[in-house]
Amino acid sequence: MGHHQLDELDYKILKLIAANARIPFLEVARECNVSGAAIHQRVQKLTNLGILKGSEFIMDSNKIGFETCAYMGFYLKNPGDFSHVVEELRKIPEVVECHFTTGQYDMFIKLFARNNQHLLEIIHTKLQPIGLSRTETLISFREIFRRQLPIEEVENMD
Amino acid sequence: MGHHQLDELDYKILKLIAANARIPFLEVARECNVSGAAIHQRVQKLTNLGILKGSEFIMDSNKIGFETCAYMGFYLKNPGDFSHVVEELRKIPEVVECHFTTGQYDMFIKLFARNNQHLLEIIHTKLQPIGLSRTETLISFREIFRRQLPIEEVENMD
DNA sequence: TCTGAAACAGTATTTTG
DNA sequence: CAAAATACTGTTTCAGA
Repeated sequence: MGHHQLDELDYKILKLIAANARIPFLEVARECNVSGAAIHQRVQKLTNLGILKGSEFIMDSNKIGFETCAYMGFYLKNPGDFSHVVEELRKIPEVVECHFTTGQYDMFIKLFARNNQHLLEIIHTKLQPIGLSRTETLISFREIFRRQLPIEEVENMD
Repeated sequence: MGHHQLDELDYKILKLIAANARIPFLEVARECNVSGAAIHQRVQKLTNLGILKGSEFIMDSNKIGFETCAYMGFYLKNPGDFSHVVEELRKIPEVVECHFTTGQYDMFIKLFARNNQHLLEIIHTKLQPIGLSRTETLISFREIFRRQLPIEEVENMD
């Protein structure tokens, strides 16, 4: 799947910067016992490979005014309308994740709203008009934890 | 809820650094027409307020060997066992999000696995023994998009 | 092809007002 | 919050393994 080109150093770098995007590369270099230039080159390589897709700050959603986090699964009224629906979902800033799924639903999204009232408003005025059917909403009462993917080197089959 | 103490500059800073954790603060400063020291102080303030909770690199899960992304909702066999279950879930590195929810389930988690076979393995050997009941699993066939919370200044009621 | 030492440009952070 | 000063980092270059 393309990840076997990564060696131990790559994984070590990923593990360090995944958990802290602002860690100085020189500090990463010291922990890995290589030069800063090496880290710089590796990070560039990982970016070029599409493994690193950018960085972001993690914010407390409640503290910036989004008290309600919800997940929604739904079917489409007109299957085959996928791409249109996706485009419409993209226009709704409160929708922060969008997945194609198998099983219970056609699609699955995560969204934030200022409060439960605002969530209902988004569902009624923005989501329903798109053409969804059999929607089910799940409200997260509290996010207990959230973290990065486990980064470990896997069996290298050279 | 505590977010009314933020002014326009705070929101502008948040918007810029949320989308790119490695943007130089001096560049943020230029875009905001303030000094670098101001940005530094604001970021520190936002961190102290708990609004900024760290930073991370975004990685392509497929490219580091996690081809399967799943969501699972479930009830607990012994309600009241919440904290024990949470502790057990924390020990499973593949579980990347954990929520208390209302409605369909007691809890809801997001997890990654190397492939579908690995997912089943995790469910059977790690999750089921914890004491979950009526689990439902939803497999994300593809993550279409993923982005940050919408950051906008809301009505200031000073 | 990859590494690491050196050099430069630029940034983070502190101090001061 | 701005300006200035210092210490440090990001990035490029280049020689060598």
